[in-house]
Amino acid sequence: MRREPAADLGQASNPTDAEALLRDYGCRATRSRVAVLEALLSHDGPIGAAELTELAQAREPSIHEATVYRTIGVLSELGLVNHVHAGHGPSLVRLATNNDLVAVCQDCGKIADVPAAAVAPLIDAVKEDSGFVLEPGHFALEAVCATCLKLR
Amino acid sequence: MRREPAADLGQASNPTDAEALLRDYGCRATRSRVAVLEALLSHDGPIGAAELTELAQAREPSIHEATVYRTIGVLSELGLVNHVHAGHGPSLVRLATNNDLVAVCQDCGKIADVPAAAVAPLIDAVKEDSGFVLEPGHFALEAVCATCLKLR
DNA sequence: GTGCTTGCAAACGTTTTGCAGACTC
DNA sequence: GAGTCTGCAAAACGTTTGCAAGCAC
Repeated sequence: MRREPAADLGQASNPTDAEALLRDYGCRATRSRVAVLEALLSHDGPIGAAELTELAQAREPSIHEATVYRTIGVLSELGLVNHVHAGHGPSLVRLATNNDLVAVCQDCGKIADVPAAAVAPLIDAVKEDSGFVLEPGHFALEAVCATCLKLR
Repeated sequence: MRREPAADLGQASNPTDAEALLRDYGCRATRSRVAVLEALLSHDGPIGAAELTELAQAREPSIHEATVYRTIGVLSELGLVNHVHAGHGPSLVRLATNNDLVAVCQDCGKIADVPAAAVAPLIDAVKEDSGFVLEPGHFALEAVCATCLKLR
């Protein structure tokens, strides 16, 4: 069922491309799915399910929260998006275009990108040490941003 | 409010020490708190709130789930324990005796310890790159263990 | 027309909260 | 005795599910 992400996923910001992308992945291009994928393509960086629902509803008002969750599940199975678990809060969704990690500030929720290259040594060390293979796209690094650090 | 963990926390596995530890941290040593801390001290590695409640109830049957959560909060503020957020599932609790990370298998839930030293380069890289200071004790590394990897 | 998808509503599991009574210091 | 802590019950939170109607192919 899983496919490699389309090479041009990052450029598919043209709204009409969302529909084509879904079809290309052998998936029914319903209004709801197109709206969710468009919202995701037009948004920069990871996004929570609630916010994604709002963005999708701006395009397709009748879309329901449960449908957004189901769509995320479908897109995730297709390999188009990743869930990112971010500590206390709700989990985030993002396009599977890059392998960067996400760092989330525990105090203000600000998000920073961590280049995949910075994590490669850790991945190797863990694999050698315990045989576990990390899934870097699926978890967030909990942190404190520079601004909040000063306020502590 | 926060204090450094007592240097001998790791050795305080004698049940009566839990009470002394709480007093030492300027905290009321109630039956419930002693039971939770004893359970935590006698358990090896991270533990979920539900399992911790069971262990605590073995010592103090009337203890309530909500009290366990409140106690975790208190111990956490004192710097005695860390919450560890572990992806989909419930979060884990563990003694703040070491700075090792936890890797959790997404398929079977198995837990592996990742030495703090393996994460140090990542911490430095992130700090340099974005100014975010990672809190390595607070998140789990999502992974797939060697056994489950073969089954995929 | 077939069968996958949707909206709705209700359930889920974990965690948090408000309250009155019980307990520690 | 003062003030914190507890058990209980109920709510909150994000997420998932069952169902019948609706839609894409």
